[in-house]
Amino acid sequence: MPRAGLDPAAVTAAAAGLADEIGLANVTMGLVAERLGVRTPSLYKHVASQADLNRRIAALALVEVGDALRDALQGKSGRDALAAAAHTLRTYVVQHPGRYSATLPLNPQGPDDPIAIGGARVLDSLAAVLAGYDIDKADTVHAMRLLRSLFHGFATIEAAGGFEMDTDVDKSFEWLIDFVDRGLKTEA
Amino acid sequence: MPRAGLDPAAVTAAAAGLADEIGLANVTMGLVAERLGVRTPSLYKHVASQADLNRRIAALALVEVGDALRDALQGKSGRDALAAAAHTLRTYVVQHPGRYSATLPLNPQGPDDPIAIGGARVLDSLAAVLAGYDIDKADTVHAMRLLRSLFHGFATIEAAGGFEMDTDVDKSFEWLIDFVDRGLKTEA
DNA sequence: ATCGTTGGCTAACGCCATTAGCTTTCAGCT
DNA sequence: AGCTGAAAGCTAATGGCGTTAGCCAACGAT
Repeated sequence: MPRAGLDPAAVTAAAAGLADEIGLANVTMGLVAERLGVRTPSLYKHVASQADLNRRIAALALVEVGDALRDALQGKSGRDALAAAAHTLRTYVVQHPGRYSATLPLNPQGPDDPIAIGGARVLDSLAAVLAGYDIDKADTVHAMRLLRSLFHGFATIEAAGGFEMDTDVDKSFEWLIDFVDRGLKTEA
Repeated sequence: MPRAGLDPAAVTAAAAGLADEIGLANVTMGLVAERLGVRTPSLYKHVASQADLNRRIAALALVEVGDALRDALQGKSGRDALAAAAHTLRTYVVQHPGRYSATLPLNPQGPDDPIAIGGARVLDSLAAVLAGYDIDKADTVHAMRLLRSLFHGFATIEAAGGFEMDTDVDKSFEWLIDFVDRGLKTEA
């Protein structure tokens, strides 16, 4: 019996892929093992539990989103940066709904938790977007929360199929970006 | 052995209460039964499955949110209506996080599904809020999606404990309402 | 070549959702 | 009041899933 050569990252990647395909809630240890050509208990040599695995998926998603944002925001500012961040986030959630949904119960266990680090990097990117607007220092936190809530909410509802189809969702998204852009510009 | 006098509504109410206390994901048929002073299999005389129970919880939550919104919006318009709706939604989610999270995988099974009906009533209330602003007819759908995404996202993140504590979340919420109000007013 | 570590396996436990089938209660009818 | 049939509760059993224990083979370092 040859070895499969697994490690935590491989298990996490397999589970993340599965989550995108069938939904995070339907990801079972047995299915992950099957995808890796391994028996279920073998997974426990690499991850501590299913909860641990979910947290690793969340950390992976946050890193990927953070990277994507960093790339997309290169050399952009103002409305361009806002639009780039918005599209990047939406695209990621649409393409990786399972991974992304793992990030919802955000409970970093400490400052060195990968989830906390990844989350902070995403927030840094949002802060970079806001830097392109003249926003009062005291209001930046509020504006950050605005962006987070709006993008997260939109993406979540869209991924859940919550928008009726008769009106174009893409158009709404553009309208929404414009709404925020204008609002942030007139923010003292 | 006397009868417990259960019905679908009682089972749903018990499960909803439990969900608010321990989180929807931790609600098990056994715990619901225990709370009702009944053995687990007895629940199946009133609900078809755990999935069915979750859908009933979602429908309950939507009805409750719809009622609360309707009450809160009585005789209000413009900024007052917007603020009332926002606070009502936020308060509900904070007080009933378990119930509310049951509404996330919105998949109404047909036009007569209680989930569809409840959801439509909530959307009607949001439409009523927008009626207080002069918004171009073609843009109302976009504005509806803005409100949904923003409120849903904010409430979800807050319920998950996603906002750091050093800056007041209440203040952010007020700032956010103001941001939307000003934006909607300058919307042609 | 060997040795300790590591990664895989089988077997087993316990919890949970769900079903089958029995018994008892109770509302409505006579 | 007595009867009767449907509905509500129960016990027992099944199958799936997460997880642990303990065994054995593979492999890198000496």
